[in-house]
Amino acid sequence: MKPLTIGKVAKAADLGIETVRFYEKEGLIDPPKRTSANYRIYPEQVVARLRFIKHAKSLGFTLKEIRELLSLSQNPQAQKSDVKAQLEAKIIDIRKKISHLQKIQSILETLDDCCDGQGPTEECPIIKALEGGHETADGTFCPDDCSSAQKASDKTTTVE
Amino acid sequence: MKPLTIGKVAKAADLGIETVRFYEKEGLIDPPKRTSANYRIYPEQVVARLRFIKHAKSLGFTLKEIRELLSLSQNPQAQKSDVKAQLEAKIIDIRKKISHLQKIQSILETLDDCCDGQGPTEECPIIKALEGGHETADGTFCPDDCSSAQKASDKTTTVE
DNA sequence: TTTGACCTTGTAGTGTACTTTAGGGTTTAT
DNA sequence: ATAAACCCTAAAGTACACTACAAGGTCAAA
Repeated sequence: MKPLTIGKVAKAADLGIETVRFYEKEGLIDPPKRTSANYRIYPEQVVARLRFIKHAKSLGFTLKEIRELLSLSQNPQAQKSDVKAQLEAKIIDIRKKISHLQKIQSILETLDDCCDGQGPTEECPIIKALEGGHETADGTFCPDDCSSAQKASDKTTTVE
Repeated sequence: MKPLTIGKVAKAADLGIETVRFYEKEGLIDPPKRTSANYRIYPEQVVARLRFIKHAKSLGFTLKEIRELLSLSQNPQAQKSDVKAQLEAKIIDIRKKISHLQKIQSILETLDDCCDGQGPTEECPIIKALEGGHETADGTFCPDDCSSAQKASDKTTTVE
């Protein structure tokens, strides 16, 4: 039988060797037993666990959250509803991120529309708009008014 | 006349003093002249510049990108179209982020739907799905099949 | 047997955008 | 005069998730 060394589990889970050791240090996988030469020898299940970590990560879970999910999955007292709750919290999280980005997108599009792209940057309405404007409750910038930004570009810099 | 010290510009731009010094070190604002006691004394325009930085940052520009925007705005050779191009690149960037998050969102919702939230985590279909599954071209996880994940939960772990 | 692929440890570096700390000097108000 | 409020520097710390490096030990094949 071929012992499952770190190189093999790393390859099987499509991760770097260093990453596997890092996950051990971070408590995401158990420290495996060692050969007489101190090589790590893993049980086969570790591959599923590493895949779990990798997949959860690609879905936006942090290592901290993954650690929590893993401890739920190993705790016989834990309920499926606990896992489901974590998942739903993450869904809300992602929704918030999406709507924040959508807001940013629309502001960027507004700014884009207010510049004709002709001439030197000296009177660029985009730059002018970013110097003025205000913040909304969530800290995101909001231009005061696009057309006024256009007009502002007709005067030279006015800071008072 | 009251000299515009770092505390005053920081307050005016709603930033921390340390942040203003940090921006100077990063080349986002020019090193100002100093008093005999080595205090920084700023010209009034620096407030607009700091506001620009703050606003651009809140719209998702990195400090590196902001540095580029600022150098465009100061370069008399630069064209508005250069600024516009940067802005449009950022719009594309944000769109990509949104669609990535939307993809993640839909996967998370699928996973959420495949678990009834009843009983202990031992046979949790969410966990099972994350151990299996595969990656798509962009590295994002994709469950193999939700209903099969349900079924998979009826057997015990099988890795071969 | 010797080369190369593999494994070990610990520490430091990466990138982003700050924030904090330590240890001072200056200015202003009382 | 003295205390509070402000300013200075340089360096280290923060969070996140690795990644790289140095300096060595071990194992399998030619």
